[in-house]
Amino acid sequence: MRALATLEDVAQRAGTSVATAGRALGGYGKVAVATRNRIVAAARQLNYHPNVLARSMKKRSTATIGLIVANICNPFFARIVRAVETAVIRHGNTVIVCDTDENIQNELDLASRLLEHRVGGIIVSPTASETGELSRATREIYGSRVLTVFIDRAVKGAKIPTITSDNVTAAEEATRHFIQLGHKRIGAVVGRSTLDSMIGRVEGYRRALLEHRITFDKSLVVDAVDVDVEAGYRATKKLLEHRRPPTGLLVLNNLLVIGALNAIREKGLLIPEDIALIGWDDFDAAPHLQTPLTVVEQPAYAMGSIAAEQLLKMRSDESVDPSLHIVLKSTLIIRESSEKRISGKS
Amino acid sequence: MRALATLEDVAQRAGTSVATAGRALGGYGKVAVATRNRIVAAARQLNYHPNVLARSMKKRSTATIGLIVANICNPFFARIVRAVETAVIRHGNTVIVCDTDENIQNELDLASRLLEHRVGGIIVSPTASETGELSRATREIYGSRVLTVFIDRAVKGAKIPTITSDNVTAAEEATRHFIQLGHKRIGAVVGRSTLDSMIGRVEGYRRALLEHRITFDKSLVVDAVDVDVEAGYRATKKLLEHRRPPTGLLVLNNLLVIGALNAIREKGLLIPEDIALIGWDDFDAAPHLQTPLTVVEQPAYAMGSIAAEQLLKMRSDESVDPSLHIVLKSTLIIRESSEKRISGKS
DNA sequence: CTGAAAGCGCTTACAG
DNA sequence: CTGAAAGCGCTTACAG
Repeated sequence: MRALATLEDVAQRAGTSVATAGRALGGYGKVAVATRNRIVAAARQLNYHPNVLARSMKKRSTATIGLIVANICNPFFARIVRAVETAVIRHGNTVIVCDTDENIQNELDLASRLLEHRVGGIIVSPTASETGELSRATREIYGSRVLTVFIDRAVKGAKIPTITSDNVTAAEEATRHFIQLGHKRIGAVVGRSTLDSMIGRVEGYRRALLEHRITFDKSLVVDAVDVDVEAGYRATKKLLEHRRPPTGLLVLNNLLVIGALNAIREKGLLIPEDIALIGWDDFDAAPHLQTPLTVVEQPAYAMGSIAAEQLLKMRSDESVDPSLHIVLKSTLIIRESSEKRISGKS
Repeated sequence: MRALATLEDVAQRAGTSVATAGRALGGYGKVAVATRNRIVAAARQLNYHPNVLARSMKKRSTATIGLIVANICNPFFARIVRAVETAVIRHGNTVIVCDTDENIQNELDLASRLLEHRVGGIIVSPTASETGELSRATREIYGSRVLTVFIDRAVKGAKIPTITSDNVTAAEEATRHFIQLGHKRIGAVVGRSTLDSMIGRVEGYRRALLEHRITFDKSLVVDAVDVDVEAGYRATKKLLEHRRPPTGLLVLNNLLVIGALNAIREKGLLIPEDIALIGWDDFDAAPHLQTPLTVVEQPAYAMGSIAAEQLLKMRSDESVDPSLHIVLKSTLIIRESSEKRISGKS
């Protein structure tokens, strides 16, 4: 692996100075056509690839941005990653993708590393601390040391532009859908209750109950703690073994709902006859499940695109209001898992 | 956003030279304990984050690697991304993830950009050209200008370490499974037939037919061309409308199989009674489909981990044989979509 | 153990 | 239009 050619190599071969070669190749400054042609030819022969590290050093800014999400294997985040990449790459930016696994220490380490890379900005879905606030350490990074956009999760008190979906409204709508079908005991499986997105969804759920004068029973809301299939299984199982189990179940995350399906199958229950189900985030296979799954679909791709757009805007003219909060609408996609009207008391 | 502190700021505050500050913080060279303490304290006060660009410039090598996959929204690739990140991050490396969308020009642009970032290596799932070889342009990059590991797809003639799964054997096994259940007309939906992985799978399919003296009927093998849900739908529809349609269908990709399910549902056919189905790559919801889906499961995570491991090894001691080809075993997970034994002639 | 100086590969005033 | 020189923030011989 021999070293790549430098501007000096190109200049030498073209018989010009490094400065001129740089001007010709970098597209800045004026260069005579003949000179430029010689330089371009030399660059091609040498297979010249400009060193962006050197450029960034000199310009004291990079065209790299960081993207921190919880778990790239969750299709919701995968779509965000794709949207962000697509949006920024057109502007010559590169993205470093990081995965926190919902661990706050990982997030801090990753954010810190992005700073070392002198990224021009960070788009992050922040991990919740126990109190629901940013950890002190990340607060010292986001917004103050690097341009930041929050995605998927708002943080109270943080003065940082944020893109989320309308968690409260969507959960309210989903719950209301259950109620209209006659459900009175509605359970919820929450993935890590300190996450802002989860707080909003539970809030929406409570509102719908309140609207219809159904008493909120906190034993019907289970925090899965971890946000994965296994945790969804455990939490759902707990609800199914409740003294008076729910007839409808709202599962507030993609991965958790697979666990819920596992638990329901294990108990030999039928969907929606024995237990109706609504999941969060659509996925390709959802219409093809044994009972096609009703879900709240968040506009993941749009969230990513808009977050990227805002960050790019901040990088160029800094004119974004730090308290900007864009809330995108989610959609309740009704399939059969919630369809059955129930009768009698539950 | 004020500029981040530099080593010079730290040195000044600690009353030492830049060189000494660098030694204390960078962990190279010897520094007296008292001096080190002063420097560490100063760094903390200033919230010092070393500039890795500057370090890379000086050392003429980065701790960044590039990862190029076709589509990060495909769970197969998402798992690879996660595995690679997890593996390299422990060694202080950062990864730049790129998405080609199966477009060869995109791949070239991305690889070129990774070179500009002076990545220490690239792990890539190379896009096939029409001839199944590397494009001339990418061949000039992979292996010669930057350490490279191929993942998921081998390229004939390339002297580059490669990690794949055993596509031939797995397809053979899957096809044999169909044959043993009595199927004689077995269709295959291929995603872009020039992809090395697809060629292997079709080869395995042919071998199984040959073994059992079933004539290969090329009209039963349809190239979906694109590798997405819509393409899978179109290709499957074509097969279902065949003059003598298959009774068993092998769908060679994750996304295509969703399209296949759409086509099958549209025709009102039952799985496995009317058409038995085997997909490629497992996914969370597969056991919960209307008819739980039999799949060939590739060890995606292991592929990513091993690719990362090989690349790291190449970076350190360069002792990896360029013709190394590690082939991991896939597993046929039998669920109900293939289960039905068929009788009579088809 | 510590410091002065050179240099990684660019870009950018400053001259001409 | 072109070039010489300085400098981005580190690391690394080289002295001491």
